[in-house]
Amino acid sequence: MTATTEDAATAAPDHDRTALHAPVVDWFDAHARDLPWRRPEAGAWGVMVSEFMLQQTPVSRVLPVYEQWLERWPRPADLAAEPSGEAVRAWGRLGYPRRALRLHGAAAAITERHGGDVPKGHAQLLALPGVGEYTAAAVASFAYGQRHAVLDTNVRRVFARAVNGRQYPPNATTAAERKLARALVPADDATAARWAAATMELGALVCTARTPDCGRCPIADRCAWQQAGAPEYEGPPRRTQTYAGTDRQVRGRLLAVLRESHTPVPQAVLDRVWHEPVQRARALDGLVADGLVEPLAGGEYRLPQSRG
DNA sequence: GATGCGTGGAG
DNA sequence: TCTCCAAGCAT
Repeated sequence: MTATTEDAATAAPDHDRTALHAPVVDWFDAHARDLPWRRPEAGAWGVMVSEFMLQQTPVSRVLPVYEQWLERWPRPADLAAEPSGEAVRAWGRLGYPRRALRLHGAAAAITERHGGDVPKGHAQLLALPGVGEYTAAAVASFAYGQRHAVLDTNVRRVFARAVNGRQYPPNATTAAERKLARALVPADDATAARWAAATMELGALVCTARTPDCGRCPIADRCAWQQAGAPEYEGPPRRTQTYAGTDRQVRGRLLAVLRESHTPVPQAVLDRVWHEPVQRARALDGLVADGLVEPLAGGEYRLPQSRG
């Protein structure tokens, strides 16, 4: 890395590195949403479930599914005892149903390897299916109050603006962003965990992607992007994902039929969801390959029955 | 590092 | 209508 962002982060005097902490954390104390996974009774499992569901999915859509999920499966072992297809069914229309399969797999691993308790170690968390860098740090921080750099899309955007003076962060997370995030983590565990939640919340509620509400931002007076006159993003266009006509749409339709049915579904029924046979077959094969669908003898299909 | 992976709300 | 985007992960 040649450049300036890293050096700026590491070379900054201590009062600069910590200057954002108090206003952001104080703002969080006053304006944080009362979300169920932030309550003490949620526990580490509640935090983990919420993190899986929130991967690429808005809070408003997660809320009802989260409540039902925790009521039905209050501990990892409860989920692990059920067929994986039940997790896929309960996932409903949250999207990216492979997350349901991975959460079921994580519950099984927690039950087998960790005595039924969500592990505390970042490395142990990272080893669970569906847990990447962000989710491991988030669970360790939110559930266990540990000191980690928690870098999600909200935090990346906040830092891009407040520190780097850009409207948006790069398309892919860079080493410079990770280094900056690490340099900005407060020294003590409790404040670090608070900072992680606060920077995410700021990005979600105020420093939003489309129309940031800078008038309500606790650090607007020291925001590099504001000070630079809020210049427009310049960089490679952020790829806009098409959906209509893709395999994703076909997979979604196929799985919707299977979720609704509690008996095996004949091929002929699945054939009605999409007119083009080659794409239809490819989508179904993909679902089977992903473990989201189980083929039966006689051309019938159902949600998977495996218990991990 | 680039892709594929769902779904629906907001502007 | 159409585009953007919403607490990423695995390959």
